[in-house]
Amino acid sequence: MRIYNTLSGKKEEFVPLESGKVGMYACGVTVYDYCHIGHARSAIVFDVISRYLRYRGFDVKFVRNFTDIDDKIIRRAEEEGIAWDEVARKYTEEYYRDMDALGVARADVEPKATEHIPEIIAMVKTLLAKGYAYQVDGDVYFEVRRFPGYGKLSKRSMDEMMAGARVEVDERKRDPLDFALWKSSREGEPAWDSPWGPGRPGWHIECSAMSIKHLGETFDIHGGGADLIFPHHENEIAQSEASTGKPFVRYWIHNGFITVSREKMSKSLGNIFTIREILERFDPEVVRVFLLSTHYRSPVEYSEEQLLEAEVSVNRFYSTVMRIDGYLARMPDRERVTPEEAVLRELLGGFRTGFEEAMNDDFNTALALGQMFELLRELNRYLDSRPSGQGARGLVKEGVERLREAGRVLNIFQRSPRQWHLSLLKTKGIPLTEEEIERRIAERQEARKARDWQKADSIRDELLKRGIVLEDTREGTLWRVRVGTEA
RNA sequence: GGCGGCGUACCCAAGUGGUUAAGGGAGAGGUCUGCAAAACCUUUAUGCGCCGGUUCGAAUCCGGCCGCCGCCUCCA
Repeated sequence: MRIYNTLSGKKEEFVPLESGKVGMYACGVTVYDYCHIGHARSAIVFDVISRYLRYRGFDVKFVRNFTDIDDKIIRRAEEEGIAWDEVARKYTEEYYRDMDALGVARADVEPKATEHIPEIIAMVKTLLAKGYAYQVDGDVYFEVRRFPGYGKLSKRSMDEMMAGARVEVDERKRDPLDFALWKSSREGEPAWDSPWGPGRPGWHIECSAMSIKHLGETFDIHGGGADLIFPHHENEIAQSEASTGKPFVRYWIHNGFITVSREKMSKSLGNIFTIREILERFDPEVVRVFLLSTHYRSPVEYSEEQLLEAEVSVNRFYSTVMRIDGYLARMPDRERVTPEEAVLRELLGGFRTGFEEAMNDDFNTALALGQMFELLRELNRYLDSRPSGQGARGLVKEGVERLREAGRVLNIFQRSPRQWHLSLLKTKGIPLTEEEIERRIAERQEARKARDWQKADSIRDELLKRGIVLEDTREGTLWRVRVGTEA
């Protein structure tokens, strides 16, 4: 398995610290607002990585934190007129609502900064004792120049950073790039007792303290959005390695951004799409497929058109499963072998390997999805050739099972066609129940029996107008929700 | 200004030295169908931003140019 390591700037063979085990840490969110699609991407990327590592048999310990104390939270609390910890509690809940909907699994450990104050204080003490930090009034700063490797992740020298930086001059800092390990709190702000007076942790220190506590001083994978490379992860490396004297992380993984009109989606540009508003119009599985259709390190342009295309893709899977279910239910037992069988067998034989090769190559989900659609097409081709018997049944079932197995890693394709369509009815706000649709289909069947094509077609048109597409098959009339841009 | 990345068909997108450049969407034609829909088939890049170079051979490596983006400031 090869992973692109931001630290080395290339793909490297993945060798965990301890054979068969993987410790991984992903930077979570600061809980002060609703999550947007960019947070969703990061969460889904590391969700899939952890799922794939487990699929490959690794014993994975996955840690993803919540930053629940921070200046932004304090500011938000003032705006909303509620306590800071209430803000954190509220947006943690909202985070779970969005991420659960998107099928992002809980991490094994989900530590919060406020629950690790002793560990943070201990680390700051160590850094002071080792001479990597200094105290000014009630603040403690990390002295960047004391750490020789500073800049190795973001690949910049300190002089380069100084040249272009518009760093606010804080007279109390020995160097403008020094960053806060501990910040003194003003009257009324949340504060914890410390050897330096009442205060709160700086942003970067929590991730160092929590990852080391839960994964050890050196661990395998650390990740997050590409915008965390500098300064967040650079600072984490400095603090951690200065404090422990050991290498901090073996593989740094960073996901690319979501863009809108080719620009990075960000609060300051005001071009944010929240997960919530997207899920009002698209099924979560559609969002996952949309995001996983592009390699995790590449930028993804947010586009409703592309989401609609992803919707068509997902529908293609469920339509095929629906077709297979109907086909198998009425398939004769008489063995009928067709020439297409050989092609399907060959594709099926190499599918798992192909999927793993794609995922082994720096988690190439886009390629993996391509292979899944290739198999899907071959399954349809096979059915078109109208095979029958136990052999055919086994082959078709194996095909679906392979797709579902690969789908489990990406956490897509796990529902029944019925669940998919019922969910679409809800998402698209179609005020029809399954029973009502079935009743109309039965009425239409009567008309069709009587060869009253006009009436049959009018029922079909009426349903179509309401977003329901009917498909007459040998196995009866099936319904599905209209997807994509079809109108 | 410094550093990093990207540019593959109408759209999205995989591919980083060697069989016919994956896959999805859209369009066109066809098979099937009462008609549709779905599915399948054919079709849409002798070419991968442009110009050179290395090589028996390059989308893939090297150099230059053009265009776009990100980081250097909170940010997934």
